[in-house]
Amino acid sequence: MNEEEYLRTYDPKGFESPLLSVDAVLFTYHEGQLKVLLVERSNHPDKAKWGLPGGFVDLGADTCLEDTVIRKLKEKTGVIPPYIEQLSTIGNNQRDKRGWSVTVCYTALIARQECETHIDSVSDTQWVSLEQLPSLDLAFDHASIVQAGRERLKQKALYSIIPAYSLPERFTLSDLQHVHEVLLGKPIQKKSFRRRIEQADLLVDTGEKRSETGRPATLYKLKSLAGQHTFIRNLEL
Amino acid sequence: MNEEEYLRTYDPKGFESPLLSVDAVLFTYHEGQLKVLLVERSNHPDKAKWGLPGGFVDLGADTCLEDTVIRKLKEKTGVIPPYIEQLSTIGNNQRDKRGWSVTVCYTALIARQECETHIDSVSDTQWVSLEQLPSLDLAFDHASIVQAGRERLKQKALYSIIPAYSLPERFTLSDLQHVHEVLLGKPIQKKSFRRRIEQADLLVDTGEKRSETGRPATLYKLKSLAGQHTFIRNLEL
DNA sequence: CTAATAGTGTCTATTAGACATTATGTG
DNA sequence: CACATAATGTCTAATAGACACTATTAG
Repeated sequence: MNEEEYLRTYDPKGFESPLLSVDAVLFTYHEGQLKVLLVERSNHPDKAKWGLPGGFVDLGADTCLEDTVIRKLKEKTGVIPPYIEQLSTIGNNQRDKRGWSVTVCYTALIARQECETHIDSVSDTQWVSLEQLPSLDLAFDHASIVQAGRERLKQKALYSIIPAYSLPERFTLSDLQHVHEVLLGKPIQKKSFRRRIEQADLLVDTGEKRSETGRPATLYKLKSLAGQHTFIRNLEL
Repeated sequence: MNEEEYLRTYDPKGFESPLLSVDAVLFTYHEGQLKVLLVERSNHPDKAKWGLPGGFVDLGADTCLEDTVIRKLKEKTGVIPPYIEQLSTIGNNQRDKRGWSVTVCYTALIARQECETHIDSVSDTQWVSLEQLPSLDLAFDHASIVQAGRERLKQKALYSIIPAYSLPERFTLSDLQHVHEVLLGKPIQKKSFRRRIEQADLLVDTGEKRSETGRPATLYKLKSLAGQHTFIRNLEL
């Protein structure tokens, strides 16, 4: 049999295959805390439990896995997050009551303001701070996936400016430092933090200031390639 | 409908789902070069082309994705590599002629000696150096997966001693430095390299020496947790 | 002895940590 | 003015790069 013939007679349902889904851990930074987007499940299994936004590949609509995760996130937030990265793929025969199941997991970041109106308008979607997460009984193994996403982001905080994508487009250096501190779980020397960002030339001064109490702070924007920069020396853990 | 009823009537073939496979990029270091294990495909599609070792999840035999990749690697090499790490998952509707296809990719390392006899005894499996890889027309998108695996390993060479797993259990510091140099594509200062490994206390002196020409070199083994160590400062790229 | 490779000494450059100091806004 | 927060100056400590040097084998 040649390849042409093989393809003509190929039956995609010829043998059993694991269930395949895509899930996203979407983080934002708001009110001094890191928060994750959760969705109330409307279908079995684990119906009515809270879980990660995600779902199945739509073979017609999606051309690749990233299409799937973007489609799902846009459904829930109304927008496409500025940062999306594949986290890991988890597959085994215990995580889903239906049997062998594989989920391709992504981590994403967004400013809360970007999707505030969309999320406030529905009751089945909410931001949950990582501190109150342990008190929730999440669907499937989603609690451990959130944990893995957080660990990954913590690593990024040590050697990149990626956490900035969890802030609004314009932010202060203090804002950014706070996100990093929450991720690392320890304070950072202000001077060290500013020095490395300044040296790497990752931000643009918008000229604007934000004044709350005390001296007004300069508002910065990320330069376009800032997310790709990695410092050769890490912050201490 | 409650969950019990849902599960009882659940049909896993109810809707179309992508083809799911697992592939491994198994590297070794031999004769001054980094080599990757390739397998000649015995089935359509891309029959008779060379590609990565891999295959489908066996829902009965495998309990998780790592089981699948270990099973496949053991089939081809006779042994379980000492280092296996998930690389990334690639899924789209173009990479496989049969349609929407997802592959969960792993990077693995092994000493060539560990599987020499097993591989030499079969004709459908061979080590190919990364230099001669561009001249081969690999199956599917496997060429780019090898490239991604190599990039990942290059990053690891900057901040870990993971590349040591591509060497025999006992190796010299010069061996190890050479692997890193091949991965980085540039020479490393001998003193810098030795200093950081010594300071991190990652190796055990076996007491043995290996003598070829010149002064005999000390043979070392990895300490058990050596692979988990990350240096806080990277080598320069 | 020479050749070859293993291994060390030591200086410089870079960059993060620590922490004091100055700057700029509000009331 | 006091207060609060932003931003900077400057010293130290840690560690990679550069490169010269010494050590140990074979012949």
